[in-house]
Amino acid sequence: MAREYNPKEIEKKWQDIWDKEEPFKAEIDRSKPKYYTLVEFPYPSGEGLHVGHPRPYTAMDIIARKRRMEGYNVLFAMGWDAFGLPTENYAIKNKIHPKIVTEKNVARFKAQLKSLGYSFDWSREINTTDPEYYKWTQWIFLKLFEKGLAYKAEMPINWCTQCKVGLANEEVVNGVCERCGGQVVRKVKKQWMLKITDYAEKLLNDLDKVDYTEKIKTQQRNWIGRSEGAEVDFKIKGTDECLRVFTTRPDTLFGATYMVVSPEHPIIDKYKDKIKNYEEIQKYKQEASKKSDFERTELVKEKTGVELKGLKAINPVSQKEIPIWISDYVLMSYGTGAIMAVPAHDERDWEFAKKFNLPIIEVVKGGNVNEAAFTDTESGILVNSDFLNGMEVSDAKKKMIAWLEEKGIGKKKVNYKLRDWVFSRQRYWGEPIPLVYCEKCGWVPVPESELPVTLPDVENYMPTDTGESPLSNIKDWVETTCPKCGGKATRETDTMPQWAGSSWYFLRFTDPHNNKAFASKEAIDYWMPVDWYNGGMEHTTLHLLYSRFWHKFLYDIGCVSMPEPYVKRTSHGMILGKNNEKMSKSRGNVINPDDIVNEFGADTLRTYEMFIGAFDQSAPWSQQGVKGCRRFLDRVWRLMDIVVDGDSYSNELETKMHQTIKKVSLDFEQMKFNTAIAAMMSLVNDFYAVQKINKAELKTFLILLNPVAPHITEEMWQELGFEGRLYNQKWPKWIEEKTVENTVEIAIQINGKVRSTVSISIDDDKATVKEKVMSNEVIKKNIEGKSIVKEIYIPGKIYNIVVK
RNA sequence: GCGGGUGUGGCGGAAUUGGCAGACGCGCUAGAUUCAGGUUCUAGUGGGAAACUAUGCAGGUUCAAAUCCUGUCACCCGCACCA
Repeated sequence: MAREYNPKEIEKKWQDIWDKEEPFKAEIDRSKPKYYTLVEFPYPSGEGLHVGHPRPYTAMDIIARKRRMEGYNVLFAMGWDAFGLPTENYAIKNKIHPKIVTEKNVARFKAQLKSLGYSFDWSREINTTDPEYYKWTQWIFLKLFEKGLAYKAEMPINWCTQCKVGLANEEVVNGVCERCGGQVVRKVKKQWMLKITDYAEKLLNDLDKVDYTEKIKTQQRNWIGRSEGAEVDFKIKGTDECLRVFTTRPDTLFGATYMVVSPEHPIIDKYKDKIKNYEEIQKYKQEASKKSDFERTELVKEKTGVELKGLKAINPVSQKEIPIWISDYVLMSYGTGAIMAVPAHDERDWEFAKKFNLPIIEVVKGGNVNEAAFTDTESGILVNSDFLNGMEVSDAKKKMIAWLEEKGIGKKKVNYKLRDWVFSRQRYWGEPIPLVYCEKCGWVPVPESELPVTLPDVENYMPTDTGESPLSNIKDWVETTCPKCGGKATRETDTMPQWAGSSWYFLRFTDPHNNKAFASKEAIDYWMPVDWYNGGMEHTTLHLLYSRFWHKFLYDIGCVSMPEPYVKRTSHGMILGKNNEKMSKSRGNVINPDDIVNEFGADTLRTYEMFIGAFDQSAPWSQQGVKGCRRFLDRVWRLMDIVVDGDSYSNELETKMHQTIKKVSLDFEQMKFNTAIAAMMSLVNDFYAVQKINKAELKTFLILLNPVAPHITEEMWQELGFEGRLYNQKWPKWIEEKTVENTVEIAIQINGKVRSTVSISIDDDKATVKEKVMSNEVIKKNIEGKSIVKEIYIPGKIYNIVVK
């Protein structure tokens, strides 16, 4: 009898051996093909690891371990995305420096991850808060600044009243702060912005070049939100000015019966004197400014607005005079902040026109514009539109654009929903933006030789009530000299958002200790691009887009040699609490992976997380399910009691062995870990059914299971006296012909209903099978006295007899 | 509202170039081992006494449908007045 399976003991043992022997250390080796597997590096929160973390990590660890056994040189590394609000908030509350908090959290996370036996190359560990790391984050920012892709703009930003910090649009979820749930209002601030919109087209088009799941591509496309249309200038009556609008329906220009501008539109102040109801307008503006974008666009169902009395526009095609309104359903941040309203063919305009009694002119036939807006763009013939009459919508669009361009009052235009990236945070715990402001020279970059601009040590990192960064209180840090003229200058006190460090970390992994460049050309050329990147659905818009943007920029300036950073991107589902609800502290349903490791072992946790369900779908946690996986590993362990000699697969198990190798190999590639494990469980059941397993079979089995449960398999390998280490064995191959059983049982159906089964040889031809079928007693009885209409034989599957 | 997804035993889930629905695991039932067992082993386990009947619901195509088509309901996720 073998000793008892004791995961506590053997897991620690092997983790120590891996630390010492460093088998997962990745070095450039041109004799092998490289493979770069990547998981999202975590934010080391104070709560420690969550059971959600090991799901993607184990999945990619399986891929990494399998790839190594297939002969690849694998890069798989881990690090810490450690800047961020929770750490800073904790630091403020407990009066501990965020650096100390971070160190503590990282130590905890690292110990937890180590206890799970991942094959990370720990010598490549990185930390975004390390000055040696953020030096290069700052360096990339300066390159962006140099190329004019970073600029400061006065922006109405989302202001979280609780965190006292500006948020990007994307960080506002349902009108509240994504992090703290606090109320978000609009506030105007000077912000550093990154011109991601310059890359909108490339970010969109290059999605065709990469292997992301369709779901992910769709989300990226939606977020970029490309729409084609035209810009059209409307003359403002009695002035030389034009009001420019963006429209996707230039064909409906004859139906434009009024215009609407956003409350922030500059035209209002410009023609202050002409507007007769200026006070009323001011009042409306003030109310609108109190609302967040969310409230303006979400909560207010009923359209509101005020006419700009005294101002009129001229419809450029009909020459008719039309009124101009302001309304908060028009956003300054999209298009030109002004629209032409075609109530007959736009639902929002139609609603607005009905409410304020504005004229509705039908210009596309097909609906009843008194009842509802007719918005079909596929079909429909133009009417009431002079030179467009009788044309199809699509032709009319082209014709109108040509006409506008000829007259010089409009042009074809592509717009994107994607907006520039608000890159400033008024916070302490982030990368300082490496710029100084000089009265004479303006914004001047800190010279490369002086990077990194480090965070000063301070007593107090409380945010200021004015919305300035805590850094602004530190005089001797803020006051500096201008690198250009040597005069007095002040440092930028805003810091970068958390997205910054994670926008290029995958590049740093290729060469993490380089102090001459963010990574050497050699390392980048060898390791990049990332072959397989798995992460959460919650990061498939922002992080993925931002990091693709930075990478494309680095490509354009010649720092990397491929336009896309990730060849393949997949995503995992969430792990939920018992009752299918999100795990959260407030619900009290959080499972701590440490407890599972302590009670059952890391291999059990890993196996369970992979067995829990389809990888890309969310799945509820079940303590019973964990037990089942432990039971499986116990059974695997006890295989040592029934092992016999043999250096090739036994006759009775040969087919099953080849089937399992095939199933596991292919399922791992498709991230169908649950069915791969099921196949291995089934194989183990067979070993017990025949009450023996020979060494050849056991070797193969241990290799197959090793990526999932690396400790127990490695221990058994050693215990059984097999040569070398399991982790550098070769991945087994299957022989296709040997995956097929010689004899199979097929179903016999009468009129599509299974009546009996029959055993046939795989080589039997139809006639032979028919003979066997027809001599079956049950079938004989069933077709007695009936006439056979048709017989269908699907080789090796089914024999169906249609009778009357 | 738009986009994407999911509905299968008591539970997690398998099976989709249409071909024996319920693999694998949990739970449950019975028996064996055990001083004992939250251990292990053996057998059984969708419903129904049975004919039969079962993949959210209603139709359709087919020799054959969880899988294809039409309609419909429910839930989840993302986006949300983007002109």
